[in-house]
Amino acid sequence: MANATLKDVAARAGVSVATVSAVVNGASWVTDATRGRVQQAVTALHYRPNRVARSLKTKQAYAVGAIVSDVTNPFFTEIIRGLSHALQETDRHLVLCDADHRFDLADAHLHRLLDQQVDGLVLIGDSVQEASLARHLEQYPSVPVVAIERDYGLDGVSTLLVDSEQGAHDATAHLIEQGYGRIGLIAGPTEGAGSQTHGRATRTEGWRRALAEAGRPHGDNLIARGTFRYESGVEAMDELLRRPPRPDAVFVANDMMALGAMHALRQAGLRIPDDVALVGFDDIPVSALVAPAMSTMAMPTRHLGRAAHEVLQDHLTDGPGYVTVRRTYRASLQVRGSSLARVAATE
Amino acid sequence: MANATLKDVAARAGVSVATVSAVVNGASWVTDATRGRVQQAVTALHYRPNRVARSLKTKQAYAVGAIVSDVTNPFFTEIIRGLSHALQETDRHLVLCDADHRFDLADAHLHRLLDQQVDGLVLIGDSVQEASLARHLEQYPSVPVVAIERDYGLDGVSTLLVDSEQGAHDATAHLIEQGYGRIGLIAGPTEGAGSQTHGRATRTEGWRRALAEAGRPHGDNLIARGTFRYESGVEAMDELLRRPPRPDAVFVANDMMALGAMHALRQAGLRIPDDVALVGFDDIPVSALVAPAMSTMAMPTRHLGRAAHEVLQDHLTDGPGYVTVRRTYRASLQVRGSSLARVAATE
DNA sequence: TTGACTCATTTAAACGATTAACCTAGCTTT
DNA sequence: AAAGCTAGGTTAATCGTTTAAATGAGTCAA
Repeated sequence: MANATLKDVAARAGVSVATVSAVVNGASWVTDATRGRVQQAVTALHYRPNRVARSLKTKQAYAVGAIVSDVTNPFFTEIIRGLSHALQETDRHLVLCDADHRFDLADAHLHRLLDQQVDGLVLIGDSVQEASLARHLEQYPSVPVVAIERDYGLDGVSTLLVDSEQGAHDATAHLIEQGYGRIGLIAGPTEGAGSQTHGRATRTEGWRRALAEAGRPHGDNLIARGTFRYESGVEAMDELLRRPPRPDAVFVANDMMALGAMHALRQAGLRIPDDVALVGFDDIPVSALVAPAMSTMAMPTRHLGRAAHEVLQDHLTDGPGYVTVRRTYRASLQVRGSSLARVAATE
Repeated sequence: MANATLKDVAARAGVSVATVSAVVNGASWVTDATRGRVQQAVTALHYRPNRVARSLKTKQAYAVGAIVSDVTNPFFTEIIRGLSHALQETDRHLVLCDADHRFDLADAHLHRLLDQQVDGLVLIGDSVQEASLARHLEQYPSVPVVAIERDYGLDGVSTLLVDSEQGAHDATAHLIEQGYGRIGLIAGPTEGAGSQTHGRATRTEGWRRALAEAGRPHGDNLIARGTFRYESGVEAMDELLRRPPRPDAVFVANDMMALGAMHALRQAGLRIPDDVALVGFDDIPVSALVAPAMSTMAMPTRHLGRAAHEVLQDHLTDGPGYVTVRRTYRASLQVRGSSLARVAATE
């Protein structure tokens, strides 16, 4: 026999469907006697409300969608975990889409998600393009959107960011404190003007500010660029090594590249941190596992997931006319082996 | 203005809702003329069918649920990616739940997912308990379930496994070939009798078989046990080192522990692979990044995700009375630095 | 006794699709 | 010319809820 419906329960309890619905939804006006009969019927028939029917009537999807640029990125999976747990508590589903770094895929997902299947949307990382999002937002103005670690220049989108400038500054200042003198930078792709950052200060800025404050060199010849991937970290480090005088420390804009840099240094026969110290950004789990362990800037990842849900929740209860937020979190320095204090001996 | 419904489109095109529905669903009997008028109205009103209403009527959820024991595990995220892509193509959603290694959470998720919200279920890793699954299966016999890398002893559940015995055998045989003589094992938690394996041959068996075939020692004193986590790998390796004669190679049942073992060896001042060679299992991305790179058994991860969807798809089209499958995939050896051929010099 | 008010419950109309069953010309067929 | 088809629709029931409005039985003040 198929699943029991409200009707079945009503019949068994000898009441109307409205009463059963009331009991199920915890309305207060039902007599204890009837409530008892209904509950008995409910358990006897193993009744569970049909969420789809409920959704149709209430126009709530009881689900939020998430589009992530790369599910295999450990930084993002922590966020997903946070989201998943928060949603679980409010009895909502998480509909997850992996864009695999492809904008066309992300767009398709966006399209599908918005077919009134979700109450809200979380965009994690650089998953969907701004134009694409703008277009859809126009058609579904009622669906709140919160973006994590990606700054769309759209109002109507709440934004959760980590303060890259500050983080980069802290990381670089730490290297200075530890006694390093000439501090290089491995940066991400063409920061600054791109739509990615939308005028917000970048990691490059933070690095530069720290060095300027300390009166240290911070010219472009100390900078190499990568694509945030491991291999590009290797190449960038190699390039830095080819430009004497070589730095005795390097701040790397993310951990994946930092690991690549570590590899390059090892290949070049240089010791870490004795010859060249390293600080990364993101605190992905591997960073603690390599030898020497990588110093890095930890993101409030799990918290970002929860926060995303909280913001969404607020937007949903506030209804249309909710006011978007923009929050900036601070990354915190994790000191590990790769940036141990320089010992006296200057080569 | 809210989203247009079938009715609105029908009114604008001057036809009945049934006709519009037919056009939208690509029925063939509609005249080209009317079809044109309808399509015009559809685009004019930006009509998109309400999937919830459709679901209610057709009793299909157009979604599959997945419960994963740990979203942050890179091995699982690859599977999720595969699933996500496959689902995208059949216009279904992925509802993802992270159990965070907690059975109570997994159970709650299972409960919620089955409230007629999904067409099928994918269980990834050791997420839900057998008893829990059995109980729910009884109540929702129509929802097909496929389990990945976890062998429930339940019929009605399709199972996708990787051949652990064979993989362990290959890894161990490889070490023998490379010239190593005394080969240890770091195994997972109490394999064998547990519900986890359900009588299927384990990694320990594979290790033992390879050594037996080669006439090498394979006693219990060569075995240490861990919990599949990094720290336990460190401890297990330490323990192995405390039991002379020490092995000159170790097969480790998963990569996380292998990385831990690598750390322990380094602490002990031993070189890899010169003093002790290592082969892991899983081929998580980090394994290629550490130095020396970790040899390991690669899983057909992405393929598992796709396969899970294919099996589910088959079950769905076959309707009730579908026949469950059980497939075993083979892990393939990735030779890297940690198991380079032993050079002549025997200490 | 009669309204006016509660209180506990029922009735019935939605929500937005799908789909079986019915309708109506216009053409064959016999 | 009557019956039978077919192509091209339309009508209306239905999926399982929620919920505003209606109902009916007490209670109580006037």
